[in-house]
Amino acid sequence: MTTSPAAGLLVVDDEPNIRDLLAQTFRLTGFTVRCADSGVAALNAVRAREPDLIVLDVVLPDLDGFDVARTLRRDACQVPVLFLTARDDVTDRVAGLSAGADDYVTKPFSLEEVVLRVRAILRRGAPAPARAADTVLRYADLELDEEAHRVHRGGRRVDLSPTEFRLLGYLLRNAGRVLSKEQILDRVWSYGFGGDARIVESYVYYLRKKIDADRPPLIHTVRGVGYVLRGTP
Amino acid sequence: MTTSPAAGLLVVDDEPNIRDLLAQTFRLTGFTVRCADSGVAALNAVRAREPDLIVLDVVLPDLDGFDVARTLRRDACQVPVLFLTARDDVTDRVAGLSAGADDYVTKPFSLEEVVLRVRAILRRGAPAPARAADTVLRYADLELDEEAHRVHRGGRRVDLSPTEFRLLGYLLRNAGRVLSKEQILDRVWSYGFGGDARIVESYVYYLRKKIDADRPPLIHTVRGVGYVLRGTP
DNA sequence: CACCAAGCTCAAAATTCCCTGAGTGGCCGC
DNA sequence: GCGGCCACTCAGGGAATTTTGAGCTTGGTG
Repeated sequence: MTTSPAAGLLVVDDEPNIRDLLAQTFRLTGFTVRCADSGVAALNAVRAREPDLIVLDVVLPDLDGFDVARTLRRDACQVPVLFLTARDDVTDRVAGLSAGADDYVTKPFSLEEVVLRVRAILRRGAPAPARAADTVLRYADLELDEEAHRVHRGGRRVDLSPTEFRLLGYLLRNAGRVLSKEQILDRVWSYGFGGDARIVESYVYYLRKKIDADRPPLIHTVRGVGYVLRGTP
Repeated sequence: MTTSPAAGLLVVDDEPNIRDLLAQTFRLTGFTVRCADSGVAALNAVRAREPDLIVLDVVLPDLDGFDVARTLRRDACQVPVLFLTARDDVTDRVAGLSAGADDYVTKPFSLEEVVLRVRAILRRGAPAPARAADTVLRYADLELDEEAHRVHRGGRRVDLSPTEFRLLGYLLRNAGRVLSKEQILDRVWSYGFGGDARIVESYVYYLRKKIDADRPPLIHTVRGVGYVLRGTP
């Protein structure tokens, strides 16, 4: 039972769609969220009240994301930053910055991915004992370690591709709850992914082969509704 | 026992039929409802008094549903939104989520379905302990878990198809009250369903076989009137 | 009682949905 | 560049579900 008083995030992006999507997602995940739509607004927001983490788009109308980060650091502000950046753009510059407490995610991202990164960063700051428990999701004899990015079923290692890993993580975090293919698509795949929901079927199939092959199955189909992870059919 | 003071909904749709249908349904379900027939009217209504949830049609005469949602979010209004959208448009989904939709239902929908979604969204905002109780409907030794989408009779698992599930849910939420076949049809099947009410007989038959087979029956026929779920004939 | 309406049962057609596997193209490492 | 893994697409077979229809039973009523 983590009793931390809900970490405060600041989401900075000038595209309202992305900003709202992130804010909404983080709120539902249990964070307290404030937003800003420009570099200056972000700096003001941080001065008004320092968040525990900033989700910061690199491309902003006034200052760019790096400027914002630099300014904060110059003011001896240590808030960790998660950058949002275009894939091809300036990966090396980000890589330089992200050596410290920071990290980055390339657009377009999936919500699972961003939430995972945010929680990873926040964990780093937390005391060691708080970690071990928090970083491993368990259900029956299934274990998924978010930090180590590893999965075991019945003690046996299972190798998953990134998408498979995100999918399993999402199922696991909602164990016992039936999730529709659309819900899964919206959460595990990148926003803006055009394909239809049948791809979820394919991935469920892959996961089953890797995880449910030789043991009592954990991933169940609820026909006409969606998929669940749970012990009994 | 939930003692919340009746959540307030705002229903936004320009088709009077649909709007009234929803408003009526939600009122009978125990919500407080206001309506709006355009995007501008919706925004005004929200400003006048913020509802706990908005049921928002995507297609509106002035602003579209996404615009409305975006505008609200820009004003730091976090009211959850349930979108009503046409089946086919795939891009709707992404746009809707980006605009901060919490969920969506495709037209034509059944009222059971919409009510279920609304309650699911409102639950999310509630503290965890309030959930477990709220998500399970009970009557005698019959249990229906909306979230896990499971049903037990006398501790024994029962598998139901989606329609059977909605039907039982409706009966259960109106336990002790006789429901006519027409009522059931209007509520459990999609509005606009052309077939006749005899299909309800078929489904009651299926349900009885699965639920009332080897125990004192709970589903009773009131000849010339309809069906009830209750302990005594 | 005899009739009719209402309800029940069940089979089978129609439809929808899911699983599977094969195929394509892209990316990364060698 | 080449080969292999990964992400994604697509479509067919098959299963579950929904719907229809037809015959049969039951209960109420005159």
